[in-house]
Amino acid sequence: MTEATLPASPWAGSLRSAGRRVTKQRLAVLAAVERSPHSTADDVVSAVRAELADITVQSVYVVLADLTVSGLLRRIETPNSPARYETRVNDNHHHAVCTGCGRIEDVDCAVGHAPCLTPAWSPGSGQMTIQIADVVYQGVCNDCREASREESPELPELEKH
Amino acid sequence: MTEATLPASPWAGSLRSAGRRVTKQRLAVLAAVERSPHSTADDVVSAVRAELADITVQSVYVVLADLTVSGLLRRIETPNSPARYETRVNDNHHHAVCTGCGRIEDVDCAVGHAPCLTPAWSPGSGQMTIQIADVVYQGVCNDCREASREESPELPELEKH
DNA sequence: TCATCTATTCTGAGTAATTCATAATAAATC
DNA sequence: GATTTATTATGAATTACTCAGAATAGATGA
Repeated sequence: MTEATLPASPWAGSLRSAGRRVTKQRLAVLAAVERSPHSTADDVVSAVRAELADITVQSVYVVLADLTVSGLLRRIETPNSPARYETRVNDNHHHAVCTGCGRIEDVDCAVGHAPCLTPAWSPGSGQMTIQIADVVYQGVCNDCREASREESPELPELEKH
Repeated sequence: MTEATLPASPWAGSLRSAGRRVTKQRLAVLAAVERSPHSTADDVVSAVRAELADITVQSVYVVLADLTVSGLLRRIETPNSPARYETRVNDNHHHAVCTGCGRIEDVDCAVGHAPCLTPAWSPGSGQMTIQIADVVYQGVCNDCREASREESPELPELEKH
């Protein structure tokens, strides 16, 4: 038998390209986030413990932070929620949060590319060289809309924004 | 002398319209946030204590939360920072954060109105009725760009997004 | 294949930001 | 001015996350 170092994983190569060692903790975290996009650190701990029963919360935080700076994970911050992570990193997409149930959906960039990088500065503001534009939509998903329509059959106001 | 209830403040009417009582704590918090937009709760505590020396941190949190749901304040969440508050609520503007120094600038909606409310859903996503779109730009302000150019004279990469 | 080096993880504690339950206080109304 | 109850204060607790130092284990080279 040859060296049974670590299970071959599609993520191993990405880790090595990022100059990171291939560890079972990192592979498990990456697999968990891939399986459940928009997971919180806590979600990841639960998922990973099915495989690595003794992994600590702190280690998951360290791994998540490191994979984020390495570019293998993207960290997203949605209102009134702990940070979430996803493996979909190298495309241009944003997120929509349902204010009813908290579910998060992926949203492709609404307007192509340029407008995200050409903001209109408010009077009195200095200007910046913009590098990233993160959009968080808030709305009501179809399920929650159905549910609320049954109770109070009024259409929700669309807040012009 | 007539009843010296509370100092006349331009905010008193707004509070009453929102169905809220006019208290010196609320007036002081509103004044502080108006004076320093994008203040954190901690900033507000410091500012308000110049006027109300004994106000507690908890009370400031309660007041900020209540004024936010009342629509008198807007709460903004920027990456790696506690929540911030501003009095500019009924217009359409977003925020740009300098990754160097953390300063926050107001940004008017980049593309008018419609695109903010007509996201392109990613394949596999359910759809939502969008009500709000919050955009957080990240970039480098002119001061920080000058400062970094002096050290390492390379132009920062513009991450297409 | 083994020894070494150091990145990575673990252990245990600590912190920042915020929330909660309950008691005291003070706007608003009568 | 008395009453009602929204609001604030008090004190403790919680959530999300970070940090320092010790132990462990990938990766590299002999």
